[in-house]
Amino acid sequence: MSAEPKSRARRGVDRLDILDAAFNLFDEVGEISFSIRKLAATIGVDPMTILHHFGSKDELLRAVADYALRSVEMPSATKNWRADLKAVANAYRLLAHRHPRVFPLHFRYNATGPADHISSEIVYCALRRAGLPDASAAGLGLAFYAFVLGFALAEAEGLLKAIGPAEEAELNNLDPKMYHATQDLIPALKNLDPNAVFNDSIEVFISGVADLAKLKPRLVPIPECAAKCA
Amino acid sequence: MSAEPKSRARRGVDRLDILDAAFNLFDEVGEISFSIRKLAATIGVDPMTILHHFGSKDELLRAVADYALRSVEMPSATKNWRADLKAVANAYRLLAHRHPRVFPLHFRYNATGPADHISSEIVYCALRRAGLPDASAAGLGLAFYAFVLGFALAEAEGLLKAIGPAEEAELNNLDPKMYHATQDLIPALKNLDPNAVFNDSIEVFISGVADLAKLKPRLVPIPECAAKCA
DNA sequence: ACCTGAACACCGTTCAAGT
DNA sequence: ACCTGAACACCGTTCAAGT
Repeated sequence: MSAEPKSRARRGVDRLDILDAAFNLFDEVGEISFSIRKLAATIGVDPMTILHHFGSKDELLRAVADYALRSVEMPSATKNWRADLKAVANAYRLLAHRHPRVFPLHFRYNATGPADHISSEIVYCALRRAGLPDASAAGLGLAFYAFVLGFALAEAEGLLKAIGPAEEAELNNLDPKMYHATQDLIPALKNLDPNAVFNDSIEVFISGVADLAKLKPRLVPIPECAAKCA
Repeated sequence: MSAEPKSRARRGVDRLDILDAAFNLFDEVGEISFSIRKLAATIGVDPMTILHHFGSKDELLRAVADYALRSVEMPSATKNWRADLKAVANAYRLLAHRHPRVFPLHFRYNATGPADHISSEIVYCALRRAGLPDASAAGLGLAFYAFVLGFALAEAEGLLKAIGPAEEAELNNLDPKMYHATQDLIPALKNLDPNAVFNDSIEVFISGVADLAKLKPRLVPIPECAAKCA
């Protein structure tokens, strides 16, 4: 009767141990260097032990993506729909900043996974409160999602930051006849502040939503939202 | 003196042949199944011939991403900045629709590659004509880009379409206390029209840009744009 | 000088053998 | 019943040998 707990103690790897180790390894070395065999080596088990808990590498990565999302706390809904949209966007942005290598996994595997429902609810709620009819709220909710993930992914991939000397030279080498505006904006691109860009972008989206709500107002009142929605 | 052209004829694989074949194979089988060795087999050369023309698999895929972008024709700038933004967004969306497997490569490798400069120019031009100061135009140009790529990527990954019975059941199984808005929107999500969502989203962005331009108008006139910019 | 293919150091997964 | 590790069918890339 003592054999069972003993064997458990000897090798205490369960699903969560593997998941946590997988997340940390992936976060550190990125997709190209990550492998089941390396993961197995770092936690000191046979590679097959991992595949026994997760059916395949694909499933493991899917779980890693979901695990990462759990590590940022989603905001709660408030009475201010504009603030709510911004808060949700910011949560994903934070995730991308903190774990730039893991973040792309989220987009690929899990963008509508369980942990996303909670943020979707806030977004849908906010868009209804903004005055959009349900059909528009549903569509724009998904579009907002695509925008937020796209923005965060761009930042994670290093696409959305002030340009360096190399890029500046590249832009300067373009034909001035064709790329007039691009070259005019080089000074602005050199001083780009990602936070300011984020604020402007989210402002643009929110303001545009308010306009759309005026253009196509919802005709039926909002059924009372979930408790959190106040 | 006749040996040289003969040997060229015997095995006429140059960089472009490989690139074209790589694009087609990738487009067909997707990232997981694509390999240099399979590509070599389909065009009947040694795998190392491919690596001789492209330094590594990474460089090959980078070239594939750029090659794909060339296959959609970018619109020219017009006098209507709203139409221009929409046209650029639509071009990327078309690419994602036509080549959903290749499209993610573009986001990863090449989002600021040579073939993108031409669309960036149109976007920057449009945002200036909308009345934004240069600092905002530069930032929002990149943000618009992130939005467009994010939207197209979401569609390519199948995230932005009407939900099916499985997803409906999943949403219905959520706790009604917490997911009131989500469950209310199920009918709308079942009838989601991606084209309508695209139109609404781009309208929201454009309208928001116009608002921002009113809020922070540019104080200096626009230097004459490139010829195309009319 | 250019191209080739054997060899190397990996990889995810199958499957039969162990406890 | 659960876990293991040898074996299989791959992979990208190095490098010495061919033309």
